[in-house]
Parts: sequence; C-alpha cells; structure tokens
Amino acid sequence: MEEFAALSGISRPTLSKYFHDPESVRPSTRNRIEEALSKHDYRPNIYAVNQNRRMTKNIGVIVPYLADPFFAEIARNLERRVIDAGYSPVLFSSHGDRNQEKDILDTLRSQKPAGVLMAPLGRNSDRSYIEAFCADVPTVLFDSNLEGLGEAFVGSDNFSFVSQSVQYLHSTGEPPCFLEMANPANPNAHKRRRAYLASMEALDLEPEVLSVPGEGWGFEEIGYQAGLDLLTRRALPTDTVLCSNDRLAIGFLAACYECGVRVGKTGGCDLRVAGHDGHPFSRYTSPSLTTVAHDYDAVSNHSVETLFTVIENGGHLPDRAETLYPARLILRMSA
Amino acid sequence: MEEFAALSGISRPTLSKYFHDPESVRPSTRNRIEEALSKHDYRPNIYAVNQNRRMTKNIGVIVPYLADPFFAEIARNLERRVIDAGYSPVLFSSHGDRNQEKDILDTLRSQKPAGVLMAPLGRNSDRSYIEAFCADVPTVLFDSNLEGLGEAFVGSDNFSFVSQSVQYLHSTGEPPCFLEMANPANPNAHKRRRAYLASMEALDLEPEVLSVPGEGWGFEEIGYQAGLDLLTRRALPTDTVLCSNDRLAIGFLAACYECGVRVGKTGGCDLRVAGHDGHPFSRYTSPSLTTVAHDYDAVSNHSVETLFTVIENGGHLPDRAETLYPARLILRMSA
DNA sequence: ACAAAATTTTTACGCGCGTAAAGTTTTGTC
DNA sequence: GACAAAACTTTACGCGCGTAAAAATTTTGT
Repeated sequence: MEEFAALSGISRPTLSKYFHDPESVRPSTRNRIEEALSKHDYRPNIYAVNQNRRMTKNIGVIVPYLADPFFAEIARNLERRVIDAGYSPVLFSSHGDRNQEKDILDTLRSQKPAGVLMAPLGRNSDRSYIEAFCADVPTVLFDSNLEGLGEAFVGSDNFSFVSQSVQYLHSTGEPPCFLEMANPANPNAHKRRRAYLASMEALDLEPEVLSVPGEGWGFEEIGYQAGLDLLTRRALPTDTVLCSNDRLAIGFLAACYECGVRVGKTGGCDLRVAGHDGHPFSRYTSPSLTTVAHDYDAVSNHSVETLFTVIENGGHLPDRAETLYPARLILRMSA
Repeated sequence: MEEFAALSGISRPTLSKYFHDPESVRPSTRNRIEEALSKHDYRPNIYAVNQNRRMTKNIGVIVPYLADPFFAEIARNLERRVIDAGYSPVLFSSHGDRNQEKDILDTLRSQKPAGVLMAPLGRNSDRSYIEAFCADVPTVLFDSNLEGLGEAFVGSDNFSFVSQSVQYLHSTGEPPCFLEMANPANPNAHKRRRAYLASMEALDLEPEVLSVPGEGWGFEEIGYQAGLDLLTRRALPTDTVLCSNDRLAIGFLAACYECGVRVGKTGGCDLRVAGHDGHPFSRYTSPSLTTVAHDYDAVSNHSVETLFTVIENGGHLPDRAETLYPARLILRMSA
C-alpha cells in the first residue's frame, strides 16, 4: 500500500479511507485513485485489513443440509443479496450433524464476521452453544426458529402452509391424513402437525396423523419406506395424503408408483398426495406434486435486511422480532 | 498470546510453534500448553496468523451449481476430507454464471488458500482467467476438465458411463437413442455424445442423437420440454431413450408421465429411459431411474489427495495427471 | 558424570494496514 | 477576498502474531 501510495501520489491514510468506503473521499481524489488502480492493480491484504478492524465484511451463512435443494436455493438467494450489499458471504452446511454445526460456529466466531444468517438444525442443535455464539456475533435465524435465540427470526408461517393445503384438499375431496416423521429433526415439522390438527378441527374433521419411523435427513427414503409399508398393509385411513414436506412426498410417490397405486386428482386415480415447501423438484415428480411453497424471495430478502439492521444497530435489536411469511398454494396434478 | 504465555508459563515463540504444529514441541511442553489451554481457552487470531504466513490452511472448493444435488453431494465429501486433513474448506458455488466464477477466483486469490479444488463451469468458463489463477494458486480440477489447466484433473470416465449403458440397453432391448442438450454448459456432455457414437458404432448399430434446445442449468425443465415435444410429435426413433444425464432424464420422465407413456423395462411398457450420473434423487423417480453412477468416493478422495500432493510438492507437479474413474451401472425399473 | 544435541527462553524486528493527531491544502460561502 | 469547514498529508503508533538470532536450559547418549 505504501508503494501504491507513492505511485498514485496519494497518501496512505487516504487510500485506507478509500478502500474502506470509496464514497468517503472527494470525487477528484477517488478518480485519481481509481485511475492508478487500473494501472497497477493493487489489492489490500484482507488479513491485515481484518486484523485491524473489529468486524470484517464477512457474513456467515449456515444451512443445516446443503444437499437439500431447498436449502441450496435459499443459500443462493442469500449469497446474492449479501454480495449486493457489499459483503462477502461465507457458506457452511451442518450436514445434519450436531457437532458439525458447533464446529462451524467455532470457525465462524474466529472469523469475526459482521453477522451470521443461520438456519439451525433445530431439535438437534446445541441450544446453549448457539446461545453463547449469538452473544458474541450478531445472528439472525431463519427457516427454523429456536425460541429466544438470535436477534431475530425470519421464516415461513407453518400454519399458513397447512391450513391452505388442508382447506384445499377438503374442499375438493376427502379430507387428508397427515404423513410425518415420528422424530423429525426440524421444529417446523412439529408446528406443521399442530397446524394440521388445528385446521382439521376448525373444519370439524377428524384428524389422522401418520407418524412414521426414520432418522436423519434422508427424507425421500423415509417417505418411500413409509409408503411401501402403508400401501402394502392397506393402512391408509383416507384417499388423500398430506405430507409434512415435499421430500417425504417425493419418496411416498415413488412407493405409490411401485405399488401400482395411481396418484392424482383426476378420475380413475386411487390416491391424492400433496406436500409442503415448494421443493425445486416437486414440479418433476410423476405426477407433478401439488404443494405449498415458501416465499423464498421474501424470506431471504427480509433475513438479509434484518441482519443489516442489526449490524447498523451495533449488533443488537431492542426486541427480538419474529417475521413469518405466508405460503403459496401450487396446484399440480397429484392432488 | 502474550498474556496466555504468561499465564501458561510458556514462552510466546514456543506457543507459536505449537499452534503451527503441535508435534513440533516436546511432549511435556505440549501437555503443559494443552492443560493451560483447557483453562483459559485462548485461540490465535486467524487474521494475524494468516498475515504472517505465506499460505493459509484454507482449501477453496468451487462447484458450478450447488443447487444440483450431485454437486452438493460431492462438496460434502470434499469438505469432510479436507477437514480430516486439518484444513478448512471454503465453499463456493458459481451458480452457473461465468462472472460469478471469476469473482470467486478473485475472492479466493486474496485469501491465499493453500490450494483449490475446482469444478469449472466448463464451456462457459473464462479459460484465460482460470489459467492466470492456476498460476498463482495450486489448483486441482475435478468433474469437468479444462485441457491443460490446473495441476491435475480428477473425474469420471465418460466413456465408461456411456458404453455400459449402451451395451446394457442393447443387450436387453432396442438400442438407445441419445437425448442431450444442443448447447450443453458442461464439456462432459460432449464427451458423452462422442462415447455414445463410438459405442453404437462398436456394436454396429445406427446412432440417433436428439439434441434439444435450452440454455442454462435448469436441466429438468429442458428434459421435460423436450419430452413433451418429442412425445406429442411422436418423433422418437426408438423405444429406448438414453439421457446424457439424470436431470434431463428426470424431466423427460415427467413428460412421459403427463403424456401417458408408460416407462419401464417390464412388459406392457412403451418406453425405456436411462440416464447418467447416479443423481441422489434418481432412486425416487417414477419409475425409478436406471442410471450409471459416478464413483463419488473415489473422485472426491483422489481429488483431495492429489491436491495435498501438489501442496507438499510446493504447488506444482512434474506433469499434469488426468485420472478417470470408471462408473457403475445401477439397474432400476425405468430400463 | 559430562559433552553433545535438542529445546526453550529472551530479545527484537517486521508483516500490511487502521487510525489518531497535528499541520497543510482545498473547497465552499457571504 | 476573507474565513471556516472539509479534505488531505505527514508522522507515528499499534494490532497479534511469525520468526530469526543468541543465550540459557533441558534432555540425551555413553
């Protein structure tokens, strides 16, 4: 930087100011710097920069399972917005593993990021560990809420998901039973079950929850095995199956196909199947999957905006806001 | 560190050595350090450390499109191995965008990583830009080869993919036509077409390549649209369709379903469909997709190992090795 | 027990940049 | 044209650590 200062005829402190915020120097100076920059292509050493700044320009992004296209999609949205805001996203996936999530928090803490956008594992998260982290680093939770942790939570309204699907399915045929994992990793799953029960009750219908076994993040396989089991045992209480999420539904559809059960809403079909999330692949199942989609844009947009508000506010918010966005019903062929 | 040195009764330079490599100090000293460490939980400032080290302990991982579960899976494998080797993975996705890929390279260069594992966009990559990057940072290419770039290439043998699928399909029914994108983003697609042509020729069969329009990384949609078009026009030359990759096949299957075309290898079916890659979701299509799978483990394992060899070798290899792993045929219901 | 070898401690400097303080120049205003 | 405010330059120090060199200490081998 010393050399570049000499070459460009600008003092080093002014250069330092420029690199911190180009708008903070006079336009004429800025032009001179940028001209010199185009000739000598100097770049500040990020490590030296970050050492002397309390907070870096990095934003950590943590998702629980990146191999799930749903999270990959969210991550993509978040990255884009973070970059647009002049920050650098640093992406991590917990891979569904509690310890991995803790390791990521450690790594991230030592990076002194300006803030973190975190979708926690949920039930499997180490609550106190995350709490300690949030005390040090401005954190906004998204997708999956951990009560009281982080400066804010942004997600989708699980009740909105399920009430829409239940009402639609009820008004067009038999009321749905609800397929879910008995031990879901994600707290959203519990909220969806409760929303299902409440929605059915509101319609004066008898709820039927099918809690199937299975651990981990291989939801398709769990839905598939559950489907095989339920279909061969003829244990389905209704001809309409509402799955807690699309990945379960995808597996369930595969089982239906194998068992020769015709899924669809048209005449001649045996079963209707619907899901939740608006999974990127739900369009390409056979039949295409009726689902209720997250408002990806709104969630990612507001998550990032909230985080920047927190950062501008010195890392804390007067009170922890929870923002929930309604979901959108997508009618396709499966129900 | 100064304070911790005082607290632990160890000199600062010795501590510095310890953090660089715990094995480099005498066991008795190491124990004393680790004991003190457990009490005072001090951690070196990574920015100060990296400033004074030429190379960091970071390994960049770049994939072209993280929303593709195939790459998410590979990334997960690579991350794990990098961590096990005592390094920190830094994950990036080009999101199918040429400029994004270049930006990532810039970001990564300024991070002075010990090495980079890169799956380039392929045809869409800025070759000279990557070349300049590779000159500065030890880089191993994987999945998609750019001739001559990087210290090595590790991937799957496209010929092995296609020859297996062609032979299998031929020996069990009509020889396949080949469905591909007219303008594929990935160079593997070209190799697969050539492998198809060669395999058909070797069997003395007439090849039929269906090159369908479509740009970008929304392969399912492209396969779906192609399927609708081909099926409604009854333009398929055979009753066996071999797709260049599984994502195209997934879209194609959706089209078949909608058109009422029964896909499968059993009697009473109209069409056989197969793909390549061993996509994580290929198990759950309807019908389940016959495919030829990458040897994920071998590819990711050898990529990481190769990179570490390069790093130990001072960043360069005597000559650029290209390692190709054979694929494995997975028989399912679709063909 | 004693010299050689291996570690550790002391001391000191430098990495590349942020930033404060004081002085100098430029800009905008009446 | 005078004058205050804004922007810039000069000078200087510090961040947290790597690392070199020399001295002091401990360990090893016999």
